[in-house]
Amino acid sequence: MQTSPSDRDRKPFRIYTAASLGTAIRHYRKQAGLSQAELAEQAGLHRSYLSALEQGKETEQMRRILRLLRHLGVRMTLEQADW
Amino acid sequence: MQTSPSDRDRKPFRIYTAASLGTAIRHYRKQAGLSQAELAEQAGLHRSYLSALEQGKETEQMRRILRLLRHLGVRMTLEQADW
DNA sequence: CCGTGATGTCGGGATTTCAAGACAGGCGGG
DNA sequence: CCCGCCTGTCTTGAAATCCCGACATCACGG
Repeated sequence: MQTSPSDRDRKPFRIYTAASLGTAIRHYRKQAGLSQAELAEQAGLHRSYLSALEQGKETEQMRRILRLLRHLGVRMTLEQADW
Repeated sequence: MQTSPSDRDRKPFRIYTAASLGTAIRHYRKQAGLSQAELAEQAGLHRSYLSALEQGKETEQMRRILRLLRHLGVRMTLEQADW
């Protein structure tokens, strides 16, 4: 079976750094056709924070958790929930 | 092909709350045969923090990011990296 | 050329978070 | 009955974080 066109949008993102998380978030936001302002308001956070997130801003906590998972040999992935 | 015994340890965890993250982390830590103290030291964080994490402690940032993903219809999963 | 929307970026300050270190309880073995 | 180990929990203080509200830039259309 070949990859169907709609499958392209379902490719999972592997998250191992803050940068990859930002890339994924931006991807999904655009796919949803939302601006940063819209999504930020819907999710109840400030637009400047979302902007920084998408650019891969690394916060301490994120670093800590990713480090933890790395030490445990665990992989984190994001993918579109299909329903 | 049937599920082999070793596959049981590879069942992915679906993360949608801080609680499920804690459960997953604890699972993987035990699987690695580490105590909280050992893992905390390896990963460079305090044991009391790891303890709280495993119990599902919700920090603001975690809440924010999980909320964001929920609004985007994105699912987060953790699974053992096989290599 | 002007207006509009989207995004990057900055500073200030209130809030949150985490490390540190201590204490207590549980559990199992010797 | 003691130990040693593991884990949960608390307090404190220092540090990181994020909201807020600007301002700047860029692209686009009218």
